[in-house]
Amino acid sequence: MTPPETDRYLPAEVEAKWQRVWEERGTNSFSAEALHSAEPRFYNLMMFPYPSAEGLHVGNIYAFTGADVHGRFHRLTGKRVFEPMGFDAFGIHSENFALKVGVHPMDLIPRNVANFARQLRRIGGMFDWEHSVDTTTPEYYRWTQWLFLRLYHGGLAERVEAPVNWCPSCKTVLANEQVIAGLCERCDTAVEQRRIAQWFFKISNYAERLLGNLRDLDWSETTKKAQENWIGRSEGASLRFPLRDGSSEAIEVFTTRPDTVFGATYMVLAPEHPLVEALTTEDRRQEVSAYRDKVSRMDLVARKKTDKTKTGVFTGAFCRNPATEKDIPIWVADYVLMDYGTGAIMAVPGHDERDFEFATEFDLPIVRVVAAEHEDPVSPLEAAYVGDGRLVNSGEFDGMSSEEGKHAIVARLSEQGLGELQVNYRLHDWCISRQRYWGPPIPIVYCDACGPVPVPEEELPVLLPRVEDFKPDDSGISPLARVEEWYRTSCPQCGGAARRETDVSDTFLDSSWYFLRYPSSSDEEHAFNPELTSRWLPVDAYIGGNEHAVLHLLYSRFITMALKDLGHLDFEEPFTRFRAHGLIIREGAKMSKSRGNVVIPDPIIERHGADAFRLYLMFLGPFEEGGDYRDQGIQGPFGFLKRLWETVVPVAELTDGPPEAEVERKLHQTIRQVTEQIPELQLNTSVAAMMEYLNTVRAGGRKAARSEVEPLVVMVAPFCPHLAEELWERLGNSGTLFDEGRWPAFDPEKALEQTITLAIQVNGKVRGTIDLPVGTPEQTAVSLAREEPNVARYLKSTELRRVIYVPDRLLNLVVG
RNA sequence: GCGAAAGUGGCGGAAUUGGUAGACGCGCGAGACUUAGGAUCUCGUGGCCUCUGGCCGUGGGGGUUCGAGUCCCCCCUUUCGCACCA
Repeated sequence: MTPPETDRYLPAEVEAKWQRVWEERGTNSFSAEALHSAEPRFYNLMMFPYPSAEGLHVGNIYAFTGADVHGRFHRLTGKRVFEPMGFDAFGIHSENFALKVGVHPMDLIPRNVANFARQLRRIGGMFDWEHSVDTTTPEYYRWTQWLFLRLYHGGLAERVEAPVNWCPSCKTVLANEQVIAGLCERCDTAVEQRRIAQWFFKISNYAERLLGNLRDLDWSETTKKAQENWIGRSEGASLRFPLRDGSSEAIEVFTTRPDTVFGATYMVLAPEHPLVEALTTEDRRQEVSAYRDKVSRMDLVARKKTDKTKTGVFTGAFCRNPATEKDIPIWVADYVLMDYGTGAIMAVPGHDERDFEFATEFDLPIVRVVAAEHEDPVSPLEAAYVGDGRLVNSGEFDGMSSEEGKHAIVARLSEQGLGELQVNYRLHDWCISRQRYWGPPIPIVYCDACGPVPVPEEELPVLLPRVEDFKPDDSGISPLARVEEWYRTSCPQCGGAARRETDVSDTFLDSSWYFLRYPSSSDEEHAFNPELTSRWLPVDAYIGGNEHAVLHLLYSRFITMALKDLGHLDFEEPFTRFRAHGLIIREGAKMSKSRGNVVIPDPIIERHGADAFRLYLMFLGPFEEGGDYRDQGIQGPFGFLKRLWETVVPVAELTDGPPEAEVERKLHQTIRQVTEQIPELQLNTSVAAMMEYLNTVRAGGRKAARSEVEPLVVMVAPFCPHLAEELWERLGNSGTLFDEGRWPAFDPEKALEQTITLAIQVNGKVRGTIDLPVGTPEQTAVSLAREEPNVARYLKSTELRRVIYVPDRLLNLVVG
């Protein structure tokens, strides 16, 4: 029987209706008072998007839906869930796109933001639009600038002239982490080196804390590992090799293998090392200069290639190995990097592969100082031996293990003032200067008399002027440097003529604190209101992409720590729990515009509804791993919703009274599974469980009881909020489904099976099954199993040797 | 090269963590209904065989165990990070 026209499931109507109702009732937003008093609170955060011109893509929707399901679940269990959304709209993406289409970003961005907001409403996220942020508004970046000043006054921001990564295509400076294998993260252009004075945040001061705190964070392991690797702690020693020229100077090196110092037969400096100039002897000068020139012209890609033959030149100078007290030659080679350690190494060719390769190439002495088992001091070295062993050819330290040797040797050198234990980190300071237009101006003024002077906080924001010609050029100078009427100003200290900083700050700075702003989005006195901040932060659950595992997440942690130390926060880790979602591919292939295989959400929502789309996205694979979007796949979840609708909507036909026993058992099993799995983001299996349950309810065309379907409507609600609200209302309820903590409770007693199917194995192979009451004792099970004809066949004329009984699961009869 | 994760039907993916492999869904097949459908409903669906039953089967090879997708060893493949880090 086809239902009357008005009772068909028409997702478009249902969804439009509930989106309107939510808006009218303010279902998803907190009032100012509510925000101050909400209890128990749950801050459900997801990484805010960059509002591109193309609009939301499935990747965004996937991430937001997973996070929204999670947030809605917590709300249904009675928590007050704050789920804000905003826009990360500054930065080079927007700027380049604006240049490409010839629309000013100040016009373009609001359009994109409006379009994103429309699409975000359409997918039914529980976003609190009363507490949104847009990083490009002066109301927001005023506080980004404030943040810069706080760090500046706290001694955590400094201006340094440093070699920087310059992308000739984007015409901008890149942070080290934005250089991927020597290529620009955005455009894959080879990156060059330039020297510019830049503002740096001293994140390296926090390396140890950033690393140490990781242990106690409830984060995806992969993300923690990525941060750990990025911070790159290594233990070793700092050793000094005195110069032979009689001066008191020494070359400092960092090594993780001080135990091999007796094998250091030469020294290598990075070509950029400041001592190279002074050390190089006259007769070597020409060659050394030529080599340094060649290296400096090399782009970072070529420089970092590891498979090329080692190159280098001898400087003519020598220094003394503090262990052997022998003079060793000083070379310059590009395999030593200026930005790691001290830019100089002691080369131990016997026990380091790179040094071995170099020594072989240039015929430098190779000495064995570590012997593995079955080796002796004179065993030839065919290749570098990098493992541990006993020290040899190491004077009084001979015979020690590598580990003992490390400590003993450093202890000895330390007595002579020539070394000490040291920890080194790979993490560099964070360069926040960008020679671009589309970002918050760095609030500094340069005065001839006073030098760099911070803009007083009461003068913030330093407004980004509307400039029609914002195209970067080869000069490497910010477009703002061409706007004289803007950069000319007076010194806040002496009142004399001064010039504004014309660089803007890195987008990662905007996003390093946005989660602090959401609850206080309308506070004009504070970046983040102290009371609201202590109520809502740290964030309870954060969901986002692993592509931000090191950049955004590490910077946010650093900023939070710094703000704590500066007395602005009382916690130092911003995100209690973080989970990275997986990536969506389509029909087995990566989605990309160039392939033309991107999923366009709008037509799907029109045809099947946002609810079905959400449900399908959550169903197609484990949320933390992602999955394969197959166009036909939505049919399953869509059909499920339709059947759910058709089961519930003829409300008058629902029977009263308790659920039928069989159905009730399945119901409680389902509630248990879904209740346990949603917080763990095992969303695909939760959906499968609900499908199974509906199949049980409808099995053989049976009539459903109201008490059987009502809990299912609630369980479906996190995934399909519109449909759930509609069914909830049609079941005779008023108000929103989401306000009263309506999540169904499960009764473990009722979830228990009464009979089970026991698998009967003979010698480990299943030969039959028998149905038994739960908890059947072994003896009974064995005798019933013996009666099973097919089992009996295998027991004939053999001896029963052993019985393995796993109650309610399996019986294995071992014969032979 | 280093590190991490993962390899299960035609496909996406399940599997109480050592206990009946393939839940749920897509697709496919058969049937029902319909004047028609890419609509709906029911049943079936890992492969093979001598088909009331049996054999094989979770990338490959070995091992532990009464029992292995799950644990151990070796190998192969894929994906994602990192990459001369001293």
